[in-house]
Amino acid sequence: MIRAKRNTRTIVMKLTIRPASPFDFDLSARIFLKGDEQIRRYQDGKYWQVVRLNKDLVLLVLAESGTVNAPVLKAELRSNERVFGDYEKTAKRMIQSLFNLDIDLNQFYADVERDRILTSIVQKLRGLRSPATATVFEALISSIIEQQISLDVAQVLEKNVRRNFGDALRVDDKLYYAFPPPQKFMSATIEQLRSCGLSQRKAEYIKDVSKLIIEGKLDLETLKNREDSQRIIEELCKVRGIGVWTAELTMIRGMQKLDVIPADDLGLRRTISHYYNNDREISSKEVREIARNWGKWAGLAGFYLIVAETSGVSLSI
DNA sequence: AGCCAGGCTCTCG
DNA sequence: CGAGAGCATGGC
Repeated sequence: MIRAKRNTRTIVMKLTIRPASPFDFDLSARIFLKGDEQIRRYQDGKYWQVVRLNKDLVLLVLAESGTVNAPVLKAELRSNERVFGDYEKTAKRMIQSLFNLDIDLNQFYADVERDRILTSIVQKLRGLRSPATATVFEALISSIIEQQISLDVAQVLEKNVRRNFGDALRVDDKLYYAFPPPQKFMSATIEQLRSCGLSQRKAEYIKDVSKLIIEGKLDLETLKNREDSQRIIEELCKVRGIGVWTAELTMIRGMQKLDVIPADDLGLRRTISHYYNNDREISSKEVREIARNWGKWAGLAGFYLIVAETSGVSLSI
């Protein structure tokens, strides 16, 4: 038996990022406290995940060294590759998009001021930024996996998918898994996908979507550059397996489209009924009514509300 | 045990 | 058309 090569020398590249204020890194990364060590996790002030930069897999490690009002992010790119390419620019862009660092939060807070409930919440979560996936594709596939099932189940299935199909990166004698590219899903068999726990249907959706992408019939990164969110939703919904909910989730998590609010989402509906309707159930239509007041910030507002509820923020207006 | 969980498609009537 | 079945698996 051949033992895998150990103690490969780790190459480290350091970067400093100065995000726009305000940015509360700890608050924003806290969602990943329970994340998988081999996938994406926040622990002891450090956030890490694998990213693909110029085709190479690199472990990205982030830590805060500033304050909410004068944020400074220290980033490390760790790899076992012999030579590092010119990653600085792409890495910075990647980090910006992973935490939506270019969003003008002060503008957001100002624009929702007339909503007393939301204003009370944003004051308590000042500097919170919503996380995003490294690629639109990852957001799309994750959203398809999450259709209908509970988040607990979805987490298990996503982990299976990554472990079975994602490329592994070994750094500092630890393994990390990247999200599998479309090619991997396209060439996988339905049985292999089903063995991750996916239903026959979802296995087909994922294979089909990946095939469309490889064939150039679906270009997610180009769609992302479009301005009109409603048009993007329409385009995505043409694909089998993608409904409005999946399109919206993909956009908010993978396209930085923070105007989009997944009003059909069960969890979000519960959250909004909690803060805006005394816990009495409301329809997705009513959610959209309420969200209209938040204008182009609807999705970000929804995110703030969910974080507020899960972290037990109560209103004090 | 059985039902529900951050939907979507396909099939009936 | 609209309503309803079926789907996968983990948790309660």
